[in-house]
Amino acid sequence: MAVRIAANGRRATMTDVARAAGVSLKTVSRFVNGETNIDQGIATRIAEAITALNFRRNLAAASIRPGQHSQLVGLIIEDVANPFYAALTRSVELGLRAAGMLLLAASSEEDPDQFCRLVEQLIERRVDGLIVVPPSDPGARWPGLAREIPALVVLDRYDPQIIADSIVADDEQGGRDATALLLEGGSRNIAFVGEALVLPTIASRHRGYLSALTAAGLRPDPALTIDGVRTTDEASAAMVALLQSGIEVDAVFAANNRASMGALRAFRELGIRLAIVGFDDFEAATLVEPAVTVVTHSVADMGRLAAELLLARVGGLQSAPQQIILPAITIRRGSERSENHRSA
Amino acid sequence: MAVRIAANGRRATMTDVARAAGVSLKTVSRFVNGETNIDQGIATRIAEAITALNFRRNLAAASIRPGQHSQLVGLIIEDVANPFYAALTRSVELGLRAAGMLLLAASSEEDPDQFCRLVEQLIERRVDGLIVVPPSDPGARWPGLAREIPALVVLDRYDPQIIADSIVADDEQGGRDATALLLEGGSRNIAFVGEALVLPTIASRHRGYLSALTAAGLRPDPALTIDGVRTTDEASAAMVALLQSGIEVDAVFAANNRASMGALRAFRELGIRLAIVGFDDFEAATLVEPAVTVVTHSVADMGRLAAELLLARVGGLQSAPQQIILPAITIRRGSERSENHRSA
DNA sequence: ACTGACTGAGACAACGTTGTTTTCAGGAGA
DNA sequence: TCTCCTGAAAACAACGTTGTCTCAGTCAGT
Repeated sequence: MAVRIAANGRRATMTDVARAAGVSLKTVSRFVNGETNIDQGIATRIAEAITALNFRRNLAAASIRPGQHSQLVGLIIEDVANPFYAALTRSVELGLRAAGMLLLAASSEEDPDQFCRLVEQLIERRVDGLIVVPPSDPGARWPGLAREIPALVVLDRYDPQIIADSIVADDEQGGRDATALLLEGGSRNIAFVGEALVLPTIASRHRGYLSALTAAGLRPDPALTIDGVRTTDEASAAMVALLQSGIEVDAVFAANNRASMGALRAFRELGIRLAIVGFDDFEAATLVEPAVTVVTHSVADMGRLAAELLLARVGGLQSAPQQIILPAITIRRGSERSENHRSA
Repeated sequence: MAVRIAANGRRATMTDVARAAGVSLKTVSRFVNGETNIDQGIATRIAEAITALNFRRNLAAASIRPGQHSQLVGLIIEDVANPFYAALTRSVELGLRAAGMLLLAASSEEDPDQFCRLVEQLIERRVDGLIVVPPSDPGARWPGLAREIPALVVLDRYDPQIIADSIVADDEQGGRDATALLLEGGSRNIAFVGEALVLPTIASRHRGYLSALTAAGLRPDPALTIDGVRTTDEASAAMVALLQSGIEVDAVFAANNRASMGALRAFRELGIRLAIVGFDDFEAATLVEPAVTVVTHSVADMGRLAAELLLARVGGLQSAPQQIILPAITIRRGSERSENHRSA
């Protein structure tokens, strides 16, 4: 590396600026922090010295004093590469931006150890707060760790053991809506595909699915529930297996975006197309014919609300923990009707 | 909020631990930092005090000493919500994880001001290094700022003015490959759809497109180049407009994932399906019939290499800036052949 | 002209940690 | 017995910043 200011040579500090401007250290601090009681002439000299020395405040040093905020917020999700979490990260970032907060983003990969390690690392970094989507099993240390976090917002999971604000989607209602749409569309043998049922969100969606079936006077067939598929590939393989098993299936409720894409890929591989409704919207939903009807909630709202709540807590809001439930939204695009499709 | 350790009550410091264990502050520091010359009995007492007081090292305080690393790395991309950047973020995170580094992620939205503000904020936070995808116009302040960054890796753009390691994809070759595939597939009137041509990556892909056409003895028609479309919606609208304009088009080279999805959506809206090859792979590529052939580079490699390079620089590597060019990879899936499709 | 309030600026200590220097106890060698 | 050495632990200073306190001027009101 050639000329690189910061690499070897020390950065200028406030002391350097003070010396250059011929004033005291504290006066520079006052200037930098925008305090008003500063003589015009001195202010100018300080400003010039700052430019000349290319001074930049050291925020890490400024924030070690207790009571000082670090202006850092941690976000722990399952995996940034998942479009759902990517969108969430984005909206959280937007919500925090105005407050000048920076986002420390990390992926837990649904691993309790990894998750707790990250939480500890973020606590050591003295983040002002944390927004997390805990793994389905967050590990025994989590409740203790949670109480150490100055401000905590839990997304997508509600755990009465944890003292925190939480924002969840109305998953059960969404599952019910999705299944009802397929029933109205003329399907009777509706399969459920999704991740592990130990995940609270997936479990709720599954409950909604079952309750819609029962409400329609049907008896749910356990063979039609495929759970534990985590990736698009797994979902597609599992769907292919089900469709080739001889069990009668005329529609699919896919419990998340990966499952939806997996199901669509399975249809394509087998050259068929069943009625389908997915949970969570995904960009590809409008790329296939017929376009995929989805039940979803606003990820943008979830991220924005999480950021707002967190900022309020950091700002000192002391009220009891809030639990926000985001409504399920249906976006009809056609794929819920069975008459459009060939059956398996 | 109910019982919340960190909210009001001070956290325990090393001094508290020292007092509780009946040793000096420095001895606790030695213990925490894993130094060896510590009496077994004293070590036990310190360990107990740490557990009892729930002490956690304050990394911000530890890192203010010059020469100390902050263990923080900044990542500035265009937009985390874009699947391409989400995957990049993920692989960078993975590459940094082993080194215990945390990732400060931020989106520039292709805005020079926003970009430079973020860079400054990250410098003030004393990150050990920065991995950035600069906006097409990074602003006049960027070259100066770049020299202040202890370790810098620039992705997706090469700018000789900036002293930094860089990793770019072989965009021109990729554009040439994509276009050649469509020509081999029997198409002659190939449209180009993509973001603004001022973006260096898009410009290179466009150059590749033009050179493949000329190499095949065709004269590129400027009316077939649609640039400046940033979102899937814009791409789809622009494609619809082109296809309805009466200009003859029998294939599309989509210069990024958004453009690909936009083109597919346009096909669906108009009920047609032309030959298509996209740049950048995307999950939905295998959901449509025929599946979409893409030219791409390994995003995982790019992120991993960026993290490795950065860590090496942080570790003190002094060699001349490296420029890494990732090869273009073709994934044939069928959509490049025109015989599969109805023409417009 | 004298008092009191006010204003701008500097001195000092503190934040929580780590590098450096000093102290002290115990043991080996003369 | 005295010195020298070794190693563990303490004391001290430093990192870059901000809060508190103090001090010297200035200016208005009597």
